[in-house]
Formats: sequence, structure tokens, C-alpha cells
Amino acid sequence: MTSTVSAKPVSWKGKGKATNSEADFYDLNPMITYRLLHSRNLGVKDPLRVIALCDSDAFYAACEQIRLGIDPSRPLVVQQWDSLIAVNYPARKFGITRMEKIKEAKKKCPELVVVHVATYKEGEKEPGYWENPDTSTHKVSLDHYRRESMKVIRMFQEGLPSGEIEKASIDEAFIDFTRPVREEILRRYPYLSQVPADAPNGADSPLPPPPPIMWDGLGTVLPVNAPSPVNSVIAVDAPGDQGISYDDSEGIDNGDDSTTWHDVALAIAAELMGKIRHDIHMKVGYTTSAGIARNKFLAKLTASYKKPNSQSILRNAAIPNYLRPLPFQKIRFLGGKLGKAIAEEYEASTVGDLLSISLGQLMQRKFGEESIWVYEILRGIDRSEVKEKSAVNKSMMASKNLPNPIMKASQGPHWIRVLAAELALRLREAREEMPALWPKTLVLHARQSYDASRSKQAAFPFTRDASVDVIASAGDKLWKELVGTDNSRTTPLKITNVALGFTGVGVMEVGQRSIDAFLKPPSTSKEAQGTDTPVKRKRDSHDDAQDARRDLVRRKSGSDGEAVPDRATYFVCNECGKRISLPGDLVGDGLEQVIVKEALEALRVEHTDFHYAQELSKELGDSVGSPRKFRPSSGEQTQPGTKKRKPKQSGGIAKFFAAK
DNA sequence: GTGGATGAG
DNA sequence: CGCTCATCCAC
Repeated sequence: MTSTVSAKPVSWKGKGKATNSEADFYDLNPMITYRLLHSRNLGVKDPLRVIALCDSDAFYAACEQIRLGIDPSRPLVVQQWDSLIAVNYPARKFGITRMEKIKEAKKKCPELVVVHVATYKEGEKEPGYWENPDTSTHKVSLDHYRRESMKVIRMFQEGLPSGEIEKASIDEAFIDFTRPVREEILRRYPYLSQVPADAPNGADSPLPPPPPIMWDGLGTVLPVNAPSPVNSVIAVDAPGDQGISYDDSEGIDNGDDSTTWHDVALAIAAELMGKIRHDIHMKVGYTTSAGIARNKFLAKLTASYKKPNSQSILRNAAIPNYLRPLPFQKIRFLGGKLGKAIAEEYEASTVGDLLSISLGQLMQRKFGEESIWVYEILRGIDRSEVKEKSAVNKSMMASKNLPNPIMKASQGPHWIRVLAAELALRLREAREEMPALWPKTLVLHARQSYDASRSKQAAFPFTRDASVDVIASAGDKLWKELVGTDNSRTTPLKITNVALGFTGVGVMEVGQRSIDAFLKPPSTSKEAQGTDTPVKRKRDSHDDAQDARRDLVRRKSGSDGEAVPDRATYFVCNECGKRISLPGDLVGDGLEQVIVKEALEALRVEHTDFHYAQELSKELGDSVGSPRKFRPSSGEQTQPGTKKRKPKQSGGIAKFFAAK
């Protein structure tokens, strides 16, 4: 295209050898200095950042194959009512796809193994695998898959004591390898840990040239020159390949470009990723595919390059040629309305088509809010972080479409009970992992025939005993508010979907004692503190870091804040003098004093962390990129001085019900 | 607090 | 497909 591109905003100087065609990708080979290598907490700006996305191949199908002990090379599908929700790779060879009807699938492959998902039968407490479940009496249960998913996630965590894990869906997770890789680099190349005496610029000198890399056995390295085979496709997989194969490295066309330290980082991450994937296959049986690149979005894209049971690596040098021909609507978050709008606005379909659009042009259209994100994504930049999520989701919903709609209000409680049974089971199981899990609210949704879905919610009692009965009766109450009773109605009823769910599910991150108090039967909990039932250990890879942070601020601010009354529900911070109170919905709710105290302590810790974060962000002018959050209006993220970010992501109570 | 939109798998 | 999940936003 023509030279409208030159109107680039801000000061992005084409680094070094930007050829004409690569001018758009401006930071593929940043200089890495000793200072950068040695510093911690560079976050998304770390020039050695390495992210992986790992997902399980045809996960639901694999779950059933393993549960039933079926030969993995046999074609297998998972059925839900009349259609398929999962197709394993052997079955895909017959041309069977998701959302096909089973009839069609069986025609294509007579020897197909068909497994129906587990279902709850009305009245049953647990889901089971039944031959011919009836959609008018049963409800689908995905519990088994959730449990298996947890197993896999846990293996990631165990395999990576110092890496961040973000569960992105039931079958995939992002892994931030930056820290473990940095540790490994320093271990393998100890000469990097000291700035050489003769370094021209001291710590700001660039690192010496990196060692050559043996990519063999680390995965498929995407070509630097060859254009991407517009990814997607049905992966060309070795027939009946069993064992993990991360040793399928293709020839690397290294012709043009010399190795960088970032490539070394990628290679080490690939090694670690391969080990973990191997372990997962050995211990729980699932094969996985992974993508390794410098950020989340590229990792995700790269993972789909070759499936199943393999991993791919995207070097920075390979980014331009991989991205340019890519249909941009395949990019995460551009698959929907936004992507469509952009496609139509500019009559574009590939990333390359859009590279000539300036940021200003993007912003002038209605994409204002997301423009920066889009602009950067197209250029291979993604500043979103791998955010450790709670092992448990923040919400938990059970829903049922009703082929035979509810016509009378009195039929509601029946389905509510079925849904409540599922919720009770899921909460009970979740609490086996995280003992003091507390759902803050219960929500009931009901959808009338085709349009309106309405909902009612209410605070859910703070109780250990979240039995079917408790949930169901709370649900019944909401039902009454929502649809009334048969007698009270004047309009006809036709409910085609009912859903019951918890929201605000959080972990009490406080301390052993309050958890014990919470777990004990309400009657006996008062004094018998003797038995310390060890809470199942919960991973916290950042103890050190956190302790360090607290120390840092404590030393600055004096230790404990000033004394406050014994039964206070607040404390006063020495640093800022603010009075920090427990949120209203916690006090006076019949909470035991011990819990209030622990909650206060948690608040204090969080508040201290907040001060630390403020200091930190002053040092590094932090800015976080993520698609939707990124609204220019919401505060100049890059203004260090005036910023008064409050502990936003959930004021005050965040740590108490920390997302973890 | 409610309800819709949007996007993901 | 049918069933989940998360997040944002206007009211």
C-alpha cells in the first residue's frame, strides 16, 4: 500500500534492520542487556517473555476413552442428545465433525464408538452414564470433564513451581514460562549473571551472542520465510501415533537470521513444556498440543499449528510471515462481532490487509476503545498477562433447556431440584480442593419461550451445609419471585430454559483457624480448637515474593498499624492513614469473631500489597493490555505520577475472597 | 441488583 | 448443537 503508514503515532523507531516489509513489526529483536536479564518483575515488557498455551486434544472424547479404557486409536465420539460434542482424531479421519448428528457420523464410520455424556436423572443425586437418556427427564452433566481438567491443571502446577498458570477453559491453560526460563538461563550460562568488567556500558551492555540452539526434539519450529499454510486444516498426524511426540522438529530455515537470546528462552520453555506434556500423558493419559511464543495470543495461535499431540514454537523472527496471511478473525476476541465489523469496514480478511490502517484511522471508527489492542495484536504485540486464576471458577451454573417447556409454575421446583443437586455436588467437590469455598449469591434464570430471560438473585447463606435442600429451597423462593404461583398468574407460562447458579464464588484466603471454624459443625465449633485438620495444601508459588513485599512495606510503614478496638471491623493504615473497613456484607452476618479477625488480617495484607504495587508501578510505569479492559478513558495507564489506582479488581474484600 | 451483549469452547 | 463460563455495561 501507499505511504499512509508513515503517520505512525508516538515514537516507534524502526529497530535496527527493519526491512520495508517488516517495518510494521517493530520490536522483533529488542536488545537485551544485563540489566534486563537480571531485573525481576518486568512483566509483559520482559524482552525474554515466554508464554505457552497447552490444550488437550479432543478433550471430552479423550476423557471418555480413558474412562472406558478404550484403545486410543479407535474412532470415538461423545454424544449429547442427538448430536456430537466431541470427536477424537481417529474419528476425524472419517470426516466426522462436531455438531454432526450421530446418524451421519455412524454412516461415515460404522465401527464408531459412541458415548453419551453423563446425565442427571430426575431425583438422582449423582450423574451417571445411561444408555438412552431422555432429554425431557435428564440433564447433561459435565462433571467428569471438570474433574479431569483439574487433574491436568494440577500437573501443570506441579511441573512448574515458579511459573504462572492461567486456566483458560476446561481444556486449555496459559503458562508463563518467563521466570522458570530465566532461572534456567542463568543456571546454564552462569557467565551471564555477572556484568563483565570490560562491558562498555556496564549493566546496560547487550548480552554476548547466544549459543546455537539444537531444536531437535523440542517441537515444530515455524518457518521464518515460508508463509504459513494458513493454519487451521486437518492436522497431518502420524497414523495411530501413540506416545507423546514433541520430537517432530522440522527443518529449521535458519538461513536468514541469527539466533537470539529470546530463541534460547523459547527453546528452554519448549523443553520444559515437553516434559510436562510427557508427564501428563504418562500419569493421566491425555495427549496435548502446545504453542510457545512471546505472548498469549501468539501462543494460542501457534498451538493450533500442528495437532494433535505435538508442540510448535514461534520465534520472533517468524512472526511477520506467520501473521500476515492469517485471517484475522481467527484471532482470539476477533472471532465475533468486532472482527466482523473490522472486516467490513476495511474489506479486509487477513492481518496483512489491515497493516496499512493507522492507529488514528482505527480510532476514528467506532473501534475507539479496542483500537489500541487491535492495532498491537495485528503487529504481534499482546500485553495481556497470564493471570493466575482461582483453581475454582467464580461462578457455577447448572442450566437446562426444556424440550417440553414448563407450562405451570408448579413444575418449577422439580427442575430446580435437579439443578440444585448438581450445584450441591459441584460445590461439595470444589470444597474438597478448597475447603472454605463460599458462594455469595444464588441466581435463578428462566427464559420464556424464545425471547426474554429474566433472573432473580439473593444472598446465599454463609454456611458449610450447602445441601440440595438448602439450595433448592432458596431456588424455590427465587422461582416464586420470578414467576409467582399458578394461582397468582394471569398470563400463560412457557419456560424453555431454567438455570440456577452461584456467583461470587470465592475462597476464604485467611488462615487455618478460621477455615477450621468454618468447617466444624456449627454447634461444636466454639472452643474445641485442638484438632488441626490440615487443609489440603494449596499452591502458592509466590510466598517468597509476597513475604518480601510485605516486609518491604512493613519496614517502611511500621509494623502493624495503630491499635484498634478489640471487636473492630476496621483498621487504620500507618502509611496512608486511611481507615480500612470490612465490607458491610460481612459484618453482622452472624460471623464468628475469629473469622472477622482473620478477615481483617487479610484486608491488611491486601492493603499492604496495594501500597507495594503503587510503589512498583511508579518504578515501571505499568500498563496492562487486554482486549476489553483497554479503554482510554479509564485512566491514563501510563502516567506514573498522578495515578491513584485503587485496589480495583475487587475493592477491599479482594484478598479475603481472593481469586484463588 | 438485573438483564443484555459478547465471546470463548 | 446444548451447555457452560467470564466480563462489561446500562439502567
